[in-house]
This record gives sequence, structure tokens and C-alpha cells, in this order.
Amino acid sequence: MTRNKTIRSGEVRVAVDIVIFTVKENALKVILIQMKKAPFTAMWAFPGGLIDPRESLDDAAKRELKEKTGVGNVYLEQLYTFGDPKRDPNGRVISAAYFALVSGENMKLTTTEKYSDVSWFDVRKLPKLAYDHKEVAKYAAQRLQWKLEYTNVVYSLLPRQFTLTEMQDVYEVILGKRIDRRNFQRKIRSLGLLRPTAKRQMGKHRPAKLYEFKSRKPIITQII
Amino acid sequence: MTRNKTIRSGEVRVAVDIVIFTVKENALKVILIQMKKAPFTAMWAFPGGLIDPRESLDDAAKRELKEKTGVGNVYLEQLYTFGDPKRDPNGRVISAAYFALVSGENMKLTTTEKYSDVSWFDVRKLPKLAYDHKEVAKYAAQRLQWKLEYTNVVYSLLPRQFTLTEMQDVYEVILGKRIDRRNFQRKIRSLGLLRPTAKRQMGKHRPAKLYEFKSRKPIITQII
DNA sequence: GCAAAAGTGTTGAGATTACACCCATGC
DNA sequence: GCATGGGTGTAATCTCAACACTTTTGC
Repeated sequence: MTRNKTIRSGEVRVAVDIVIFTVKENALKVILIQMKKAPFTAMWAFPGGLIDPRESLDDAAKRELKEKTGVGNVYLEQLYTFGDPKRDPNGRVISAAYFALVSGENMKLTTTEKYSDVSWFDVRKLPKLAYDHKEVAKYAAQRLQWKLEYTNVVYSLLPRQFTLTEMQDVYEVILGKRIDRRNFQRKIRSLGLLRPTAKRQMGKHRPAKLYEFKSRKPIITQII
Repeated sequence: MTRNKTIRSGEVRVAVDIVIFTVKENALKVILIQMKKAPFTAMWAFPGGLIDPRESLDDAAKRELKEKTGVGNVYLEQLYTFGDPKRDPNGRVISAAYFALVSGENMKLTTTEKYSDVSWFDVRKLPKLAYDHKEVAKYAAQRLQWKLEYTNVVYSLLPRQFTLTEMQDVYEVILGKRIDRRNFQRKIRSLGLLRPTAKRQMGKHRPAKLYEFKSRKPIITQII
């Protein structure tokens, strides 16, 4: 807590890295970027970057998310801060990892010329990751499971209006297990978080009722 | 993720702060130190300090904990990283907050000459806190409640051997509510985490059986 | 023998699980 | 009319909450 300018023992670089989740094609996916620089050339990593000394960690994470996905109003929370002195071979960098939940619709991934590629990856088939990002991925997947069980943040993974089957699919993919459809629907309905709409989603079979969240703010409540 | 030496935009100072909890005198308490330096003169804060560029965040937290309490083998986990650029009026300092659980027995608090005092405070009667430590305190108290409900870390708040009533008292103080003794004991026994010892704790009344944890490693399991 | 805390079981309510049949639509 | 997913109810089980009396000790 020495705060004067002569003693600078705490001075290091600080970055944010973001694990951006979505569910699509019946799989849980994250965004990875492909590195150019040694020693991680051609390896993949979560998008991130050094913070600006004038912005907060949350703002740095929002900025990074916006740069990569173009989306703003999504669920974003701090995950964990990784501070092993050897985690980055190019010098001491402490990384605050965040995780974000986005609805997979019509999203264009972008990157800068510092990286050779950006893409969605199935979390069950991740390539070799740079830094300590394998650990980050594990941590994030675990936190996501807890969040789905104990909060309503699934709204951030779904389109504004959705069927109960779509919602159940998200739960099944993330929790990695099948859920009884009737029990799931009764449970969700009894929570009173959803408002049925007048619309129905047409498809090849019987149309399904569309629902929306009464409130798209995070609240803590046991779901499953 | 620019890691070369010419671009240093992420360079800031990084500190750890530790919320050290114990239960004693029928209250949940934390260690606070009293500041000397302006602008927080005479205000209280959680113990902490800048990290050494060569140590990990976890090591910095362990070092700080050892300095303040002399104890080593206790439960310690990262809580949250606070990164508001204005949180420290003396410059940009990002703080990784940790929380620790210690058993209140025979512990001598120590401090350095940088601070005027160190003491235990009831979390329900905190003095005015420096920095953003009011927010840190709130965050830590919440996390502690979750930890007690969903993990076995209460072992770190208890002596090695203890009565079920002592364990229940810890839960009641931290969760802030009364628990039925018979239901609590049946629940705890059914979890199979404890081993009854041959000893009993003598007192003014009927002696109580002493228990110990079979394993003093953190595991995730619903307790309450 | 009295006060105080320890020790122990049962019952009812509510929640969770397992399970099966009919319905609406596209083709 | 048939294949496919949508919509709904019930019975059995398990878990949780409420609750009271007896036992052991110190004084």
C-alpha cells in the first residue's frame, strides 16, 4: 500500500482476456484468435489486450468485446485474475479474465492485423492454447455451469424471443446432460421469469410458443 | 497482448488486499489496519500491499497473510480484482482481493510502522474504510456465505477438533439466521465429512462429543 | 434437585423424478 | 396419413422443516 512515486515495486503490465461463449450448432463455443508472434506463433488464445492506464478493468473488457464481436449489451463478468509470473514468456503480465455470454445470431467476428485469424471453437474440441489459457478455459466453463444453475443469465445466450425447447437445448449443451422436457418446462414456468408472447415459431412441425424474459437483468435464483 | 518493451500501455501497479475472517465472541470478524498516510489518515483498511514483480498473486497474498497473522496453512482464495482507475487517489493501483479463513485461537496480530494499529472488527460494526474497501467487504461477506453453503471450508474457521454446536454457531453467525439443531446435525452427519473422536469437551453442562474433519481439503458439496 | 446444554426420531409438506398420451403442423 | 416435435398430468420418492422429550453434567 505504499503509494509514492519512488517505490514502484508493484509495477507490472495488466491485461484483460475474454472468454466469449455462445451456443450454436448444438455446441458450446468460444471465440479464439490465432497468434502471430513468437513463441506462440499459430497457436490460439482468448482475445484480450493490455489495459489503458485510464480505463477500468470492466471498461477494458467491454472495449475488447466490442472490438471482437461488435456487440455491447451482453452479460459480462469478471472471472478470475491470473498472476503467475511465468504465464507470459515476454514479461510480467497479469491477466484479469472475463467471461461473456452472447446470442449467436448474425455476428461478424473481426480481428486486427496482429492476429492471423479469429473463429468460434467448440469448447470440447479446443486447439492448443497459448499462455495459461487452457486453465482459463476450464475455469470459465465451470463458472458458466454454476451461472446457469443459479442465475437467470441464460437470457444472454438466447435471442430475445425463444421457445422453451431452445432454452432447454442451451441447458443440455452446457450442463452436458439430458433433461426431462416436462419437468424442465414445469420448473421454468413456476419461476415466473418468462412472459409468453402471442407469437409462435413456425417450423417443420407443430409451431412452438415463443417466450421472452420479463427482465433481462441478472438475478440470483436456483433454476435447475 | 502486445508484449514488446516499447509499448507499455498496460503498466500499472498491482496490489493484493486480504479479507481475513474469523468467528469469535459469537461474531464474524475481520482484520483491519489503521492507515497513517494521507488522504486516508486514521481510516481503516484491509491489510495488503504491492506485489513483488517476481511473485505470483497467490504468493503475495500468502506472504501478506503470514505477516499479519503468523499463520500459514489456512484457506485462502482469490475474491475479485478491483480496477477502477480512481480507487486509489495516489495513482493507478489495481487490487486483487483475497479472502482467508482462520481459526481464531491464540493469534497475535502484527503490523509494521507504516500503520498505526491492527485489530479485529465485527463485520456488522465496521469503521469508515479507506479506498473501495467497503465494496470489498460486502463482496467478501457474500462470497463467504456461498462458500459455507456449498463447500466444506468451514474447517478452516474451526479448531482441529470441535463440537457440532460450535460448528453450528459458525453457520448461524455467518448466515445470520438460526438453524434447527436436530436438522443441522442430521444433515452434517449424513454428509460423512466428519469423524467422531473419542474425546468429549467438558464444560459447565453435559459434555459434548468432539469431531474432526476427515479431510481438511476444500471440496464442493451442498451443506445447507 | 435444578439449570443448562447435549443427544436423539417422527411426521407432514413440498419438491423432484419418472413416466405416457394426445396435438398441430409440414410434407 | 404419417412423421416429428410440441404440449400437458399424475403417481412415487426423496428431501426439508417443524417439532419435544430424555440425558448428562456442574453447581
